[in-house]
Amino acid sequence: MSESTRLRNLIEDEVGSCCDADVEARLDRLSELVTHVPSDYDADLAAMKALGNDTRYQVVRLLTAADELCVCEITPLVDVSESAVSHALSDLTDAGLVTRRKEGTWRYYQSTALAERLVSALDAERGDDE
Amino acid sequence: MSESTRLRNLIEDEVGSCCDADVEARLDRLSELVTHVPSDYDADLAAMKALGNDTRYQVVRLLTAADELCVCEITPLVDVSESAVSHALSDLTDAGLVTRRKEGTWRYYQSTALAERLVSALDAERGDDE
DNA sequence: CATTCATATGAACAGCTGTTCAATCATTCA
DNA sequence: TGAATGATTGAACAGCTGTTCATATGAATG
Repeated sequence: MSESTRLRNLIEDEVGSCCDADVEARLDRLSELVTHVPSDYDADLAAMKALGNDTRYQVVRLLTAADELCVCEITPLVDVSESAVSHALSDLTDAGLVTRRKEGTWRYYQSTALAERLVSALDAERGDDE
Repeated sequence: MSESTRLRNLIEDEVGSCCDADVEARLDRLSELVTHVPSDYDADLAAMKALGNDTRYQVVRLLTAADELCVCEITPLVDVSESAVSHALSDLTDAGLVTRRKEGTWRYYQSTALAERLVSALDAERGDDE
C-alpha cells in the first residue's frame, strides 16, 4: 500500500470524503512541517547524546550546581576512573555543554548556558505534568 | 596518589597554604554538590537518550511543530521504515516525550510539555552564546 | 467470521558506546 | 633538565542501540 493511499483513507475517515485536492492539501501541510526541523541539528543531537549517559549527566549536574570545578574535585564525586571523567569532560566540551579553563596544571570546568537551559527544562518536569 | 592529597595540593595552589581543616571544608562543599544531583534521574536520562537519536529527534520536532499527527502522516516525512517509526514512537512514549491517542485503527501522537521545553532549550542556543 | 488495514512487536545483527588500562602530554619545580 | 604531578589520549573490548524483516494484534467492514 502506498503512503498517499493511507493518507487518503485517513482524510476520508476524518472528513467523510476525500478528493485529490484534499490529499494534495494535506501533503502540503505535512511538508511544511519538515521546515520546522532545523536544517543542521547535529549539534542538538550531540548535546542530547552527551547528556544521555550516566557519568556525563552527573558531571553536568555537578557543574551546574557549582560555579566551577577542577577535574580533581569532580573525580571523587562520580564512581568511575579518572580517565573516564576526563573522557566525559572532553565529550561534554565537544557537545558544547561545558567549557574549560587552564590554570597551571589544573583544569577548571564550567557548564554552558545550553547545559543550564537543558537542566532547567528537565527540572521543570518535576511536580508538573503536561 | 590519594584523592585528598590532590585536593590538598589544589587548595595550596589556590590559597597559598592548606591545613587539615581546609581540606575538610572543601570536602564538605563538594559533598553538598552531590545533593544537587536528583536522587532518581532515570527519567531524565531516558529523555536525553530518546532525543539523542536521529529518527526520534526528527519525530519530536515534527510533533512539536504540529498539534497532533497520525502515524501515517509521520512515516512519509522521515527516511526509515514504518516499523522504525513505530519503534521510535514507542520509545518516545516510554521516555515521556510524546503521548498517544487511539481513534479506530489510527493512532495520533502529540508531544508533551517536557519535549517542548527541551526543544525550546535547544533553540534558544541559536544566536546566543554563553 | 474472514479479510483488510493501521500499527505494534520480536528477533537478529551490524555498528556504536563507555569503560578501563597503559601510555603520553604539559606544566612546575628542584 | 629531569622528576613529579595533573590531566588527556588511544586501544581494546564487552555491552548496548537502531534498523529491518517477518509476524502479530486489534479494530473495522463485508
